[in-house]
Amino acid sequence: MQPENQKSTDFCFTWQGARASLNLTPDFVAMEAAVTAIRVALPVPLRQHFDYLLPPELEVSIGCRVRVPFGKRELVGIVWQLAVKPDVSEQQLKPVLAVIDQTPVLPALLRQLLSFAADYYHHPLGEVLTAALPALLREGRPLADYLPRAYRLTDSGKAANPQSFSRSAKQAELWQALTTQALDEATVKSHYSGSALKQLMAKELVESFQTEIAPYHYQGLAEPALQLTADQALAVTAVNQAQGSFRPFLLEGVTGSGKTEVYLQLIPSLLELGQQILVLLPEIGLTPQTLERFSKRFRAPVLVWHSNLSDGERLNCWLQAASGSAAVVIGTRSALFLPFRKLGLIIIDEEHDLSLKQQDGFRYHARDLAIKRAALECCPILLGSATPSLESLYNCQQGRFTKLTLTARASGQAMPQLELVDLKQQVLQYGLAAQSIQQMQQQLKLGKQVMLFLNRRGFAPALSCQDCGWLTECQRCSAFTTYHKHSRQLVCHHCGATRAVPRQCGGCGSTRLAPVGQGTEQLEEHLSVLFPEVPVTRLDRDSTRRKGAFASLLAEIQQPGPRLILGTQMLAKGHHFPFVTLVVIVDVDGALYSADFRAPEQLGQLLTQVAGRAGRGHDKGKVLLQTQHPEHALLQDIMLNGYAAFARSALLERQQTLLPPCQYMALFRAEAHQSELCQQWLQQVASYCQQQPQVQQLGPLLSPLERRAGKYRWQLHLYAAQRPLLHQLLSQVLAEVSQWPLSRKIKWQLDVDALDLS
DNA sequence: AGCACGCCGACT
DNA sequence: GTCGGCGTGCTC
Repeated sequence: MQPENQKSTDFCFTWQGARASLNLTPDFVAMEAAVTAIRVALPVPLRQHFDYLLPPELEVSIGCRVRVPFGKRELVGIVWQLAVKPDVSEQQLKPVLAVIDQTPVLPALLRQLLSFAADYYHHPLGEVLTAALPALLREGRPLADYLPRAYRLTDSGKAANPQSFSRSAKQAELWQALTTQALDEATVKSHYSGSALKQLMAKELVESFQTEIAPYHYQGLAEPALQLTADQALAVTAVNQAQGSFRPFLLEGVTGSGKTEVYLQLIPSLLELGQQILVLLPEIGLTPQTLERFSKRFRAPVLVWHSNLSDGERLNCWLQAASGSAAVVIGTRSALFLPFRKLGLIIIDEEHDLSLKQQDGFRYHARDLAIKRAALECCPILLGSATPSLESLYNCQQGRFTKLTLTARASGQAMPQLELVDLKQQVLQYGLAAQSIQQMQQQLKLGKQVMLFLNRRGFAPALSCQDCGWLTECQRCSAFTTYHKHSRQLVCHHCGATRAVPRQCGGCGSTRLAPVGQGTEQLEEHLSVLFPEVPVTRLDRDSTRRKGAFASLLAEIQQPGPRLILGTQMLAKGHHFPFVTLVVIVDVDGALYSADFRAPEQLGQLLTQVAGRAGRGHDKGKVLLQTQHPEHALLQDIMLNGYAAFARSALLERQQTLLPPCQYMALFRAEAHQSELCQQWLQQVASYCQQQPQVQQLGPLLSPLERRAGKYRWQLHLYAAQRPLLHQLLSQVLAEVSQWPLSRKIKWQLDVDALDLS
């Protein structure tokens, strides 16, 4: 253990050091060592341990909540270790105030997972804990307060004379019901009367008692399973054979190949055994449709978990996972930390999706931690995607994952045909090539739907002065402000700042301001000019902001008949558009020449995912890629060979250029109003890291978006061939960093396995 | 992160 | 004279 608080007292020493320098006798050491404390994980963002004395009258086990004094306040923490040699002198230890739980709220396995996560991401345990515990449990009320209660007659209630309720029909009715059986709160409220209950309880005729949440009881399939293709059947068998042991699988299957049916058919045999299944999805938008498919199939409770749940709903799901009454939980990232009673399988759908990695605070990757969890649980884990991440493909290559492939679309339908549309030397009409318009026309005439993908919301990416070329910029970011015509505002998509559209150029005062470039809002306007007869549905963050808007727009799309569907990123993810036969990707060029080494991979995934939206109904689909660079190797590769081959060559390139996933990486970020402070601080980190020549450095560099919300942003990349080497260095440098005065003047963070380099 | 302490500017 | 600005330090 490192001495962490040297300046706090002159007499501070390490235990090893004490023996050496003071030459203590063995007896004295034994006496001193007898001072033990308990180590408590506290919800504070500090990379330190906090130890407390346990008063002799209190008893506690690991994983239970305790109330402790902390500075001038009181906190609820989790007992992490018993009988530790404290980091600090005995006098500095304060006693635990109260023990909240008799049985642990965090079982051993989950504590192991959280400890691992805190170590791996070099993030304070307290914050990791905060991410994993429902808010209500962090407040410190006893668990019993939240457990379901039921109501029964007291002895005097049983002896009561029915005549005595003659003046209250409601009370009589409830009393009558309670003579045969106890009732839970929900039943009383829905079938009887809550106020009658209150009155009976006041008369001490009825009492409440705590009930257990019972494990679920599986009652078989609610609908027949679909007939599997040969590929699907192989995948199901492979994963089933791994039951009860840790084994990671990657299920690569093109859109429409029936990955979900594979997931569904893995579940019954686990339900027979009373085990639980966790299904992780990248975002909330996908939970309703997945929930529907899962809960329709099984006569067993299927629950959801996502960030839109209320605290109460969240705790309920948590309790049901813990008690085993939830059979399947479908959730986003943090569902990974639910305290399942017996987890039998983890499924991660769209495992390549970047939103599986948390992008602020505790920057964990749900996929990677889920693999750790599966290892701890000794259960198989299945990662599914039409466009697997290079990380997972690399793991397959290294023999760490078993790869399962679904080659054909389950419906037997052909994959959509990809076609490049060369925009060079073309007169475009509203950003669309004549060829695109003509094909759109053709499909619409046939009564089909056409989807247009444009990854830029708003009306135009900027306003420009037609006299001097001045562009509207955000005052706090190094970025242009998007023109939103409908709301008559300029919006910065990086910091969210909005302002009114200026009448005059900020450079020369001219009033001739015009939008440059095209966003979804503009394209929508143009489409209704080009195709006045055809309804247009726009799906982007602006059009779906209103609660329920997303669902109603999706419902619109599910209706047959000609329609233009237009949208951003949002369209790429997992939704089913049965009548779309043509997809037009309006502008693929943005990502072709990016500085981010992951940009090609992400573009490849996006193109393939968007293309997968075409022709999922009965008709064969077609995809048009509009580009100024039809000769670009990346586009050619995807066009001719498909994602799998593209990914193979991309992975080879990463191997040659020593980049992740073939190397381990971590990224330090620094942010401050003064650019130099960031650079200086990162330089300090870099200098310290030089002691480990096996770890390569890149930077300090200005981030691609160099100023955001008024702050300058820098980064330092670290790469290493061996993970332990990198992580040891990170631990060392973090111990230093906390002592640098400069660390207080800037905002800094460490991002292990960073995905977003912006 | 909170919360306190501490030392300088405009105000009931 | 004080209210309150945010720099600095500390939390077992």
